[in-house]
Amino acid sequence: MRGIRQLAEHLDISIGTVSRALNGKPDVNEETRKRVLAAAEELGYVANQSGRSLRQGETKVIGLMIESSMEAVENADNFFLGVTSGLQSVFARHKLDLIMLPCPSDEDPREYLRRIVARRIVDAMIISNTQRLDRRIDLLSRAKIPFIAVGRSLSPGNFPWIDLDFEGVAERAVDRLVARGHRRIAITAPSSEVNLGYIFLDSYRRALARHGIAFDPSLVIRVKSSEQGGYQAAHELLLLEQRPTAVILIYELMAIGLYRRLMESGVMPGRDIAVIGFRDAPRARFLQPSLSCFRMSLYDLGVALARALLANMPAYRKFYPDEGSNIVWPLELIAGESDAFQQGVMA
Amino acid sequence: MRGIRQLAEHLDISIGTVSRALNGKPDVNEETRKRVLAAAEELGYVANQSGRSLRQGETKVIGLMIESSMEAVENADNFFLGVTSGLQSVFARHKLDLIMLPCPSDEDPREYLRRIVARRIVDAMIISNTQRLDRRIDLLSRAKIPFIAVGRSLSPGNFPWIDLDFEGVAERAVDRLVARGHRRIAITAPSSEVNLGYIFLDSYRRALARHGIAFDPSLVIRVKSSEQGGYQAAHELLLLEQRPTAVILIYELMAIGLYRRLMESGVMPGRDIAVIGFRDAPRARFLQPSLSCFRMSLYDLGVALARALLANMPAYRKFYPDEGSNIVWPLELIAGESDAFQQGVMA
DNA sequence: ACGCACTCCGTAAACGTTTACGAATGTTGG
DNA sequence: CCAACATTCGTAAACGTTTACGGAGTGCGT
Repeated sequence: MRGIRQLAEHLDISIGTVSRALNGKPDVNEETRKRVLAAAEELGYVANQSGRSLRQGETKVIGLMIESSMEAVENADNFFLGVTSGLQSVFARHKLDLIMLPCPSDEDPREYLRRIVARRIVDAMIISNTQRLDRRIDLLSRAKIPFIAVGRSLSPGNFPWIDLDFEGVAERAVDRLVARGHRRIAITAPSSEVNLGYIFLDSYRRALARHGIAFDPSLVIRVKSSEQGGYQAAHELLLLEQRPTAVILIYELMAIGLYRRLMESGVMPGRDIAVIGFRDAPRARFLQPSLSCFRMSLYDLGVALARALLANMPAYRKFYPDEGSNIVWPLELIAGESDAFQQGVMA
Repeated sequence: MRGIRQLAEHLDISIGTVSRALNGKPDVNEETRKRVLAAAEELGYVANQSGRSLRQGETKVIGLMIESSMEAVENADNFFLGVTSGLQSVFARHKLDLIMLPCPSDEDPREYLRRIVARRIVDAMIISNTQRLDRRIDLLSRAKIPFIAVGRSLSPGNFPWIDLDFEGVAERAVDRLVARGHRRIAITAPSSEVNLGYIFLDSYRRALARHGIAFDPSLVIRVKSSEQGGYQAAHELLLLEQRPTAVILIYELMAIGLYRRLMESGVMPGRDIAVIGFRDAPRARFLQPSLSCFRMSLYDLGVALARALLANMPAYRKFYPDEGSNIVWPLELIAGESDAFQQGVMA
């Protein structure tokens, strides 16, 4: 089946009517609509997207830009694959398709994004891994492409974003550890310019201050957010002349490497040191002793993300009138055994 | 910048010339070409993809269909993210873009694929997770969309595919274990209809036969190819009245769960049972004792995959004249400690 | 019998691009 | 000086679709 023209000829109907029938327009006889739909089904006709996009000025495609760096591969963190289900469940209602756009690691992310949006392959974008100052944001703002960022940024201007509640997590982690008698609480921070690191650290400092604990820069461990990073972090912790009694991880997978390194030195998480992880991940779910961490539903996050994005697209705003543009996503504390170690008892 | 028309007006040149200049066509004065390119750069003009695709009948986009099921998320196996780099390095040379198409878990994969290809969003497809009989293959064949499958299938007709050397792996694993005195060698197989399971098992049976070892169905453990599957597999192994002395895993991540379950029962891999894994994965790289497994480069696989696909696209065949259509990808054995256990010595 | 409203459908323009064709100009050779 | 050719560019058609517009037919009220 070539195009709508052949379908129309086959039915001996004008292409205009065929188009209207297929698109559910009102001014077409129900009888003919049935015929058209039947014929389309039979001949396997589906409208050519290029023609449609050209005419309508929209593609019905939403892009999700992701990293495909070696680091991302090594981490094997399927965060966005998990979010995908939630996204699609919302998009499907509007006949929108989701595509994932892996930015080549040797290409500038902004340049890659520019190519994609300028070619008008997508109607809207979801960007992730937001940097502290992210030049993709002004690009998208200027190009007037609807978008939403997963992760806040200091880039100027108002723009829609959704972000995990790093403040809340850091704060509650500190509170919990302090309540158990800890005063020397280490924290990991990403070595990159990704914005969440700053947010996490700031909240950690504020929480410490609230408890009257002096901030000690040597307790901030800057490592890559990965399993190896966790190993490295434990290594550095063990080298400190005055060891912390607790550590907060910004990335759950770090726990795996951290556990390994600690155990190599005979330090048992939960018994000799308290550990609180950030997220709940399948891979960290079976650690022994079980990891205390903060959990959320990737699916629900995807749903909220999709809704917030659509609320910022003129054509879809009406469906999501009450949706906010800036969402802080809460996480639920899952108590495990890894932070059972109480400092007051031991000291 | 709206379109090529505005750019042409701005330059006071016809749109035909502008188009030719931008596309590197020969019949345009080098002087004007420079002017056009400069103006395009300045005004940020990039050709609208819909218009171009419509005219040229091609989109310059290659689709990679992936699963976004909960199971895929849980596994957190970034196989395709790793392959992506290799793919893009080849595609970039032809100005082709790669998009990943996550099939919603509640949608029939074939129907999803039909929608995508019928809308002509992509010029070619890469499909993965090939089933034993995969109806996507006849769909693509009939639609005459160039494609390649990652994984063989019994679906009728010749079609391009690339696949890991499951035969070789199973064969060499058996040989290696037999050489170390093992006679009761268990093997894991996927519980789903994915084709690689059959290939793997067949080769295992042939290798056993070659060594004069009778095939024992109770040694085939059908579990999900995941960390949990590994745990489950170990559990079932331990329940067998006559325990195997060695086990071959079809999926590297199973090793993690398998180790855990074995150790819970005081069975130490490499000392009390020999374990050989399939692939080398970041997550399995730090197991103690180290896992003997088969390794390959995801990047190189991506390169080969891209080349094989392009060789099957009329417009690009000339660049890859010697490329085969069916590729069995070799893996290299990485000897670790997990299969150090020798049966002859102990018995 | 007439006008009006309503239903249904055909016509044709438009979306932004590429490209076949030919026109205009300059260049060369005889 | 003319033919032949090369270079450069403009013109217009075409890709497949949607949709504004209007026309044809029907039914209804007056």
